[in-house]
Amino acid sequence: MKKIKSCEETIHQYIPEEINLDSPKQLGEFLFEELKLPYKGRKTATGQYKTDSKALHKVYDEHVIVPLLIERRGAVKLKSTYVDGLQKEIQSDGRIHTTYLQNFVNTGRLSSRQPNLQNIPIRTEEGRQFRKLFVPQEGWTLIAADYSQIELRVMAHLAQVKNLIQAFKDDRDIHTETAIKMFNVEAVSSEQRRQAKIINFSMIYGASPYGLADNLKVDVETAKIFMKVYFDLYPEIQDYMKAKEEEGQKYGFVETLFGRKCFIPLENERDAKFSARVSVNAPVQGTAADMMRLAMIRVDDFFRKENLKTKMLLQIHDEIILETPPEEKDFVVQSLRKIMESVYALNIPLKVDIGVGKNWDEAH
DNA sequence: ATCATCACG
DNA sequence: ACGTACGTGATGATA
Repeated sequence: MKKIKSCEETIHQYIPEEINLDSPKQLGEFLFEELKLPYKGRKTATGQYKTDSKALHKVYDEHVIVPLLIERRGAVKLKSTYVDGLQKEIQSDGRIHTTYLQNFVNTGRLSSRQPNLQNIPIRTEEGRQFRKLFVPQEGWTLIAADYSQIELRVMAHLAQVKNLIQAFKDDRDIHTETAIKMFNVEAVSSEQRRQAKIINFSMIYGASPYGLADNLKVDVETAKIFMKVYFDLYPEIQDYMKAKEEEGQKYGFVETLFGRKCFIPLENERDAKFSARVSVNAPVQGTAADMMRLAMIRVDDFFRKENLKTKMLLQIHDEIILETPPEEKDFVVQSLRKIMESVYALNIPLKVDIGVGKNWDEAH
């Protein structure tokens, strides 16, 4: 990674070599005390200046090195975690084998470690290149099958949200649909869709007007208005949130659609509001996790019954990655969609997007 | 061992 | 008065 070196050359014209750029403490003190960049916002829990990406973007134009520090951070992350980190994990069979913990996450999701293969980069073009390194065995094809908007569908089902259910039945773009109705327009701008998307996700997490304001980068009053309009559009979500908050508080757990209990942290950690958010989110995340587990079992049963060589390789919460030999490809793709979409009948259709390719990036 | 940061759904 | 989204794991620095 030449990028790291070239960033550092310029950075060190302004920051002495003795400062460790990997030390947030040293970097923060130099930026905000020596260079006297204006510091806005809160410090960390231990009283240090924050130097994370968000904090650096606040002073982006204050000094030529700031953009370079951000760029260097990104490159260092990719190198340490994904270039060097994953290289160490290659086994003698030429593959990387993760460990899935099946009974660790409260909501019922799997967790992946040593190494974590559920956080391979995708959001930046540069990071995404790593996905090209994940390939099937010689001559085979990689398949990626992911549930489209599964958590929002589950929420619409659990809360029986009339307008959401209809939109999913009509196979509409759900964020655009939300924006059309919230902003009362016929054509939605990309900014309006982006905002609607953030609001939809925020609801799954049980966000407060404050959290929403922070995310949308609007003031709290505006966020409150957004929430009111949202709840007018999807009133059942508000009722659902209230019901789950009370349930979690009363029993100490909430349940997924299949009756699996998710325990709510009541005493200790953080505050009552945190418990309330978990009570709202856990049935949604947990039901989606249950459905994915069930789907994986059905897929495995199917492969055995049909004597197929196709193998499941990875699960990333709402997605599975498989490798398939050429003679099985079409049959598997067609069958996968059927199995996954019919795994459990909600009041809403399930939608599965499937891609194929010679590597993980292409299959997406 | 904990913190700060950042990668993912 | 305060702080503010859910669920994770890996890394390097620091204590």
